[in-house]
Amino acid sequence: MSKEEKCSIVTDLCAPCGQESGLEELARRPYDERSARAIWLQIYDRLGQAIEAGQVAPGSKLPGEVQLASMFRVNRVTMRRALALHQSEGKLQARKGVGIFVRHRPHTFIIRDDMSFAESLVGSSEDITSRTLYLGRARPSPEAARLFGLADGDEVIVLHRTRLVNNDPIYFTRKELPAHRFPDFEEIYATSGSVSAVYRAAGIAWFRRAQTRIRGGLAQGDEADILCISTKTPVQHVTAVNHDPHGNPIELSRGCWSMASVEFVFDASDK
Amino acid sequence: MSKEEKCSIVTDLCAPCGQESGLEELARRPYDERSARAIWLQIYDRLGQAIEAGQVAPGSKLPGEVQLASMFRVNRVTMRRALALHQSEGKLQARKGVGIFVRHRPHTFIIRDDMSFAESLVGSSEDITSRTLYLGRARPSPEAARLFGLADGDEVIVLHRTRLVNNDPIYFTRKELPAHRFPDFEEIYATSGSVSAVYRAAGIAWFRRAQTRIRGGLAQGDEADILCISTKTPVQHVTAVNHDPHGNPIELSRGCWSMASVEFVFDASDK
DNA sequence: CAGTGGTCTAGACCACATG
DNA sequence: ATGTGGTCTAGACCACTGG
Repeated sequence: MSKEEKCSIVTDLCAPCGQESGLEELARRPYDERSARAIWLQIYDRLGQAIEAGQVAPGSKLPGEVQLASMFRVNRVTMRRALALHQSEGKLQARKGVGIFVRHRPHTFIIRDDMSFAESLVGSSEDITSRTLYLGRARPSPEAARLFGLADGDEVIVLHRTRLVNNDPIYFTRKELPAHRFPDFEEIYATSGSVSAVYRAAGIAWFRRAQTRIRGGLAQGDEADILCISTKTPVQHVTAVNHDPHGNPIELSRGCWSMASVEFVFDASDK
Repeated sequence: MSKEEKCSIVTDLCAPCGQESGLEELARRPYDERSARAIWLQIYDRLGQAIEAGQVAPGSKLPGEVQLASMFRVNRVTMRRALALHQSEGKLQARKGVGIFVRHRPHTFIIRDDMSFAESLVGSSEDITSRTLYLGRARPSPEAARLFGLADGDEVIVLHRTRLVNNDPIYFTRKELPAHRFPDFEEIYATSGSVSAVYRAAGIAWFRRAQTRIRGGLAQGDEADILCISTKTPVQHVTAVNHDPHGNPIELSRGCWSMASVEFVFDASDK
């Protein structure tokens, strides 16, 4: 659906060759030669304004790099620098062999520590879906073994999942849970699709976020693939620990966010 | 002091021209041509290993870009891509007209929400200093006016400050405080150098972090200058609100961290 | 002044996705 | 087969820093 929409816009851009695409006017403007600001940064500025102002439609495809370079009267390498910086900021996304696209909406999602992801987005008109990438049992990571106090041979439930907003993946997480506390995890998760439901089935009425750690970094290969961003794009790595009502840890979650699309908010709980 | 040390290392590197600098062995190794990994990424990998392993001393200056490019048998542009990525990650720092330096120590500092910066670093052997960049009174920012409930004409205390670890700036903050609650701010701060001291002098025995917001971004010009990083380097923007014991907001602080050098930890307070 | 990093160009080859 | 973005080269000029 969203892919078809992209395609239709592509034809819109390409069909009437003499058409004004909004970019062409920007490209024609002369550069400030005496400015200390490099040309590629001036191009970057104009592209950003065009995106913000909606002069280039979200989801639409930009002209090819060679054509853009010719429009802006610069070398392709110079053009690429401007484009690359916008990719780092999440406004553009290049797909090899296909083209460069204006990202859906560089929304920044406000994530509150005491809420689940879905709760944080209630009221927004976004279409939120989730996709399970992997579910199985395995030996725990060192941190999980320490956290859960597991002995040699104990296993953990491993769950890899992504969240998509308007079909754009913006977040994915790798969860580990002590297997002995959730004997029927696969079964219940398969029918409910919800980790909370598994908690309840295991007699855990509610849970509490005990610790959250946030660390910035650059997307590695697999992370970039899943989030549909280019490698070396800045991301936020979030590690979270959930406790059951008795204060026992039941979940270790390592998430990865596209940095451009999230803001984390922590309110003091005893407000 | 640290600058002098840098200079001495520079001469160390340059003095005996036939000397092995540790990098030369890495540079001689052949590239994996059939690998999908681009050459500039392979160079990036080797540089990273050399830095991590301490083969190139922290604070020392690398050979010039042209010399590096010739050592690694690639074009200067290719060499620059590898160097630029390490700058983004905070391992290297380029100074125009001077050279490229190995960053002091890409320590990541663990910042806990319920502690001040200095508290978070107790026990570490780092030399922590702070520098006041600006102190004055001004009209409040929109957010500060809303937070403090200020009327038209009310002023705020504005304090800009950086934190240095081993003389490396890693953090700076812009604070706003309601002026009417701290009539003697400048005076007390000048003698104590501490905001907490001003609080106490104003009858505020202790304060509480009421909200923290974290958002990633790329360093703008002034931020990059203060933190001694290149523009477009990833940073963390932190907005914090402090309350007095009665729950009244007394401080709005907007900080900027070099992303590579910090991890934020939030523990549930009612643990 | 010489050396440095920052910018820009013109051309080339490649792997990839699409029709 | 075509066009796309990703990579790489060889050369050039500039602004800045330091001695």
